[in-house]
Amino acid sequence: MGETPHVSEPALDEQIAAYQREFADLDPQVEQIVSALGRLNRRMNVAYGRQNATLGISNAEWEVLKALVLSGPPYQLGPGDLAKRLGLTPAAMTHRIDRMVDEGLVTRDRDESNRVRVIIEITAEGRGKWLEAMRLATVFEGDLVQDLSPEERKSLGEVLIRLLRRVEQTQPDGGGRMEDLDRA
Amino acid sequence: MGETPHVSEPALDEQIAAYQREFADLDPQVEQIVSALGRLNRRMNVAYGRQNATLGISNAEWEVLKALVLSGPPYQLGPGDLAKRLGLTPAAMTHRIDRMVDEGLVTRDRDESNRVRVIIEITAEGRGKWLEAMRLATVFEGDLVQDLSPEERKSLGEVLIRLLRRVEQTQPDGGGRMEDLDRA
DNA sequence: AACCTAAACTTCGACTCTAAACTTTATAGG
DNA sequence: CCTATAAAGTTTAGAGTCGAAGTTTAGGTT
Repeated sequence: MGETPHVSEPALDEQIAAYQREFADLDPQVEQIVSALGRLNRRMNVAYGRQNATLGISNAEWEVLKALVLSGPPYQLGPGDLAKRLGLTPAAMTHRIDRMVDEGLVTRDRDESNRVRVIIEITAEGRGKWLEAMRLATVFEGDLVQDLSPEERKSLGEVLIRLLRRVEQTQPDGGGRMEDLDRA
Repeated sequence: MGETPHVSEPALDEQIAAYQREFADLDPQVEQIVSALGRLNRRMNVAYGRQNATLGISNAEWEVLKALVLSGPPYQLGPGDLAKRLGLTPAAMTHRIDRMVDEGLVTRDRDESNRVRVIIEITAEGRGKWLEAMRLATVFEGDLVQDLSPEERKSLGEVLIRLLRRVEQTQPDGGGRMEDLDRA
């Protein structure tokens, strides 16, 4: 994983002013929303990454643990299913699981009732790491929304879900992993 | 760049229900905000990637063009500056520029007044691609917020900026490129 | 003037991901 | 039965990134 390079992006206001200078047909209101979304997301991912690093796991590993825990008992999934949920190719999943098995976060076993299938199961250690990561994440997230009133939180959540639904209609599934992109 | 793998994630409601089952200390309101933010961002990046692909450029290249255009006349930046703005290491920037020079999107020249420096400048073709990409992006973004009233757009933008400021306070700069992570 | 240090970029080696080819196992037809 | 096809994972080759070492140039010190 390693330390991330230093970022130094212009202030959001300046950025939007530059957009208007170079591209006249721009709705600054919309641009503000889109740019803030992108930046916010990246900053949050960096913050999660720092926290997870203190637990000795990467965001990538956190994602796998999350999928396994949220799948519910018996906390098992196949590599293919995991790949679909995370938006990875099966090949990438194979390698990621290799590492996580080596680190003791998950186990890999053949399904004896159908020997083509493989079963990935979270270990006690993996579960513990996920729980700890969630504790850190919720503290961070609580701090993040600290300045928002209950009404603001409610309406923000609702608006975001409307936007999400709109994207899912317009861009019918099939997307996947994508390099992080700062629309700002 | 290539085709992205197929994604098939559980519905957001189910996901949040699963979180509450596995992690009692969770504020569903906050979780909804955070999860929707992550998913929305990923979907949008995938959509940009599809559009940019029709122009023959990747999101990575779009980012470089964007930085150059927004830097204003004379639309030149050094590799190091570009790397900082994009959150890449100088090494990665070198390689990315290599490709973009080959594709005719930018030029690379030594600064004769200080021969350690290198000047990257956008070409007419690069500028044209960026403009076209922006046209596609603004159509998509306009469609995205179509259901939001003017008041909703305004308050959404303001709330997002407050969140962004909060993150920037809490997580003082230094973040960078991070693999795309779906907090949902 | 010779040296030292810092800055800017590139090169190198390791790692992770994608796409495509391959292997193994299960199932359906002839 | 025996083969054909499909499904699930793995392996392989290539692309892109990071961290660290290396190279070139500028500028200050003695």
